[in-house]
Amino acid sequence: MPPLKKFFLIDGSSYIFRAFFAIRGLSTAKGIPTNAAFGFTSMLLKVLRDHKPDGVAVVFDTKKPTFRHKLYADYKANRPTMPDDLAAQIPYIKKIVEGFRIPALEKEGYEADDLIGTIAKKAEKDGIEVVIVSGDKDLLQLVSEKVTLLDTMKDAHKGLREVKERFGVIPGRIPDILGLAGDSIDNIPGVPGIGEKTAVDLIKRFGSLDSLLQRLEGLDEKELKKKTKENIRTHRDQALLSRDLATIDTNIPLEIRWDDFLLSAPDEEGLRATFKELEFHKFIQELVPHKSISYEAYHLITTEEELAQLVAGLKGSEVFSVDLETTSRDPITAKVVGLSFSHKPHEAYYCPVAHDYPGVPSQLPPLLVLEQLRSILEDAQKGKYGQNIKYDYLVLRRHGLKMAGITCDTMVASYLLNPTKRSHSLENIAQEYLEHQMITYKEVTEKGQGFQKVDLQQAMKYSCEDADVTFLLAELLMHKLEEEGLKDLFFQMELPLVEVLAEMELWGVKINPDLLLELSKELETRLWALEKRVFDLVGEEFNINSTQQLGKILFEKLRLPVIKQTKTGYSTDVAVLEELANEHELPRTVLEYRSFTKLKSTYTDALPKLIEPSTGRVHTSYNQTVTATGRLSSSDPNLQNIPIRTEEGRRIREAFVPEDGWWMISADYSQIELRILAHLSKDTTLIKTFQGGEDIHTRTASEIFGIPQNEVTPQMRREAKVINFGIIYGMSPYGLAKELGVEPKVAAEYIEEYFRRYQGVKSYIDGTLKEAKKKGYVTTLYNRRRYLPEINSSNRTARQFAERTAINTPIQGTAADLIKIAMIRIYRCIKVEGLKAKMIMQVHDELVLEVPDDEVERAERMVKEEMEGVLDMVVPLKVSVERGRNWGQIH
DNA sequence: TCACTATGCTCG
DNA sequence: GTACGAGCATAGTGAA
Repeated sequence: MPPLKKFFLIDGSSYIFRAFFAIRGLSTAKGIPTNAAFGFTSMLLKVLRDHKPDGVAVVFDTKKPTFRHKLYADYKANRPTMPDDLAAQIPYIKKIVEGFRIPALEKEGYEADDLIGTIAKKAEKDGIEVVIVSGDKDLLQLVSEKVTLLDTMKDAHKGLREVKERFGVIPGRIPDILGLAGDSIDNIPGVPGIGEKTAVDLIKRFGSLDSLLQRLEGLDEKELKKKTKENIRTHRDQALLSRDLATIDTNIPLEIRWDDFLLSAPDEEGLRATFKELEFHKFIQELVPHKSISYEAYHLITTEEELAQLVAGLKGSEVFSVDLETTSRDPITAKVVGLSFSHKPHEAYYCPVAHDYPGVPSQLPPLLVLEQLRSILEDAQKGKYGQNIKYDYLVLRRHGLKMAGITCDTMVASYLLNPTKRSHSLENIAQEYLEHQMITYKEVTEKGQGFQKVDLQQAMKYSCEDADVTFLLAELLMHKLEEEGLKDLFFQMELPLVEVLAEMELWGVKINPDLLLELSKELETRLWALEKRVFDLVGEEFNINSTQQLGKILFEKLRLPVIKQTKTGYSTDVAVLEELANEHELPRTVLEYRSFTKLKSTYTDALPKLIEPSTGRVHTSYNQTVTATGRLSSSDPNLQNIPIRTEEGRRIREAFVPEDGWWMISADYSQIELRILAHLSKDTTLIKTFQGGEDIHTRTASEIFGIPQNEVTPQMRREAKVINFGIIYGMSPYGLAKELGVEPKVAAEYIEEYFRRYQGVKSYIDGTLKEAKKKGYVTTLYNRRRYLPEINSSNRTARQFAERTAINTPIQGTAADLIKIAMIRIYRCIKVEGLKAKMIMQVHDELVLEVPDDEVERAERMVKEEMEGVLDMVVPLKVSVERGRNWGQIH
């Protein structure tokens, strides 16, 4: 009996390289790059989990040159040296291999491939099945009855059959193919003019490279093209050398004891520590299943007695978590299917009210349950925890119940702790902070079926887990917020905002669909004409919306100059087409076509469909946990990017209307970001400009062009405006140059002059960068935090990007803070003063309200006062208010 | 058929 | 290869 049955040989180096280039931008909060280590670990765990090998070895290359370099000096010469960010991860990777108690093999003078080859051959002889884990196709030559090749990234397992299919020859002939075709990755030359296709064909026909060379001179033109024959003749030695380079050495001196490769239990503690350091929370979980959730004390509530007991239990506790199960993710249409609660750790209750499947047990009616719960849910003294609690608030509100006492939203808490996390789902947060893998929604629901079809027992387990985990996380995250100094931001700003946003969404915005549909028709007619014009100009029909097809027409058929490339081909964006417009009529026509299709598809066609029939209004979602800077975002539909800049676009805003006899009022912060810059930087010139009520762009123009303000031309003011924006975006000379259409050198001079004139801004930016590099994060005026893991990266592009965001985030983020405070104050003021006015939209520096005629003056005054009075800064905050009978009349 | 990426365009 | 922050529509691709 051989000691091993399933032996896995892992090509470590190949994986590390591939993972490094395949996964971008993964690093710890402190900025240690972890992408290669992550990819490698993920592969290793996958192998262990999916294949359950009884023996494993990991093989690495060494830094030393190999026998191949002696054969051929240029071997792998075109390969760049290992990037620093990758080299830094090698020790961690070795540590992880060690943690799994897997032997790591390397040998100076040999590549990993040769070790793998030697071990695989030996194993074969001893009757052991070997799986080589690698993505390197060179290793295919080792495949045999007993040896297969596994690529976990592509999930491809290749044996003899697959090699035959691809090459049509036995694995042992693969070096012959590479000898002819060469291999650009390893810089193996081969024979010029022969690629993989020809090489495969030749070896198939002649059996091997040797026999091809032997018979070469006797072959006539039918058997071999003249050119190919000549090439082979002149590069005969190179072909043989290439074959030698491509041949894996299966006979290197190596002492092998199979027992050494037997898999034993991993060093859990060591792995845990390493994973923790690298912030691989996902892997920790996989390593040691956590026991924090027991599923034992979960209860189903189906009788009035049980409900009464639950209500009593909740009444007796200061705070509890709530979670609703519903029929839809959209809170405006969702119906309650069940409710779950938890008021102490590891204990939870699920009360189903509308499950609906054949044979469903009896449940309490929804209205009864909600009535029983009303007093506690509406009691502000009873704290509520929730995950994305705005959703639950909205659903309950539509069922006639106004939840009060929101004490923690775990999604928002997670967002404040790290706004750039990819997801703040409960599943994700539980994984990170509790190291717990939750039951997924997908696991309990049938595909395409709602939660009402889920079996009660399963629903209880799933929903109780949600409530249980939410309770545990809420307490844990609030503690963390306190530790990180984020408590005020959370309790004074973000949590009160939840209700404000919910009410805005619930009230919605009235839209006149007829106006939009009329506009749609008009656009359609104009689009037909434009389309016809385009086809006439080109002389053929094609899909104008396809950048690929358009690129072919512009740059191949019409031979217009290529100005910019994208990853996949020619760029045809606005900047390119505008430049080409001087040379040909087509680009201008395409631009017009594009702007109209945009308006039609995104706005005039889409918006009417999103009107909720029951209210006649659209109900957007304001997302509180999406942006990196603290801004809100809006979706379904996005009301923050309704057109305004063009005449046609503006007409879309005319369809946004108030109730009859009401006004729409819009209040807009003027130059809020530059004012914030003045406040943060304390720059004397900037402060004077705003205190004196001057025009900021004119002043900047006068400063950098060195002339009095009354001599500033509109053109100069425009350029100054671009520069002022550039400052906020952390501009580079290159970026500014592109925006202004001048040489980077000129742009650099502008920037230099700007900083000479605004030295306070210069030193503020320098200071911000210095602090960001030291701490690894930046903050807003209200302490909102954004981590910048790449601020000290050795990758220049990544680092520069982090530097620009380090400049921009405190400014954009502070503006977001200020308007959030204003929203909360306005909301409270409306409530206290008993106004009917409703806040309906927020567009970053603008608030839109819908106000009855008799409140309009009062509301305008109040909104302006609240917005301007949010904070006493070194420069005044200025707000302009306007009213209209539709949104289009404003501005 | 569906999920994903790339490109482009709308807003502040 | 370069301004900062978003969401959405359309093409095109590749896996189920």
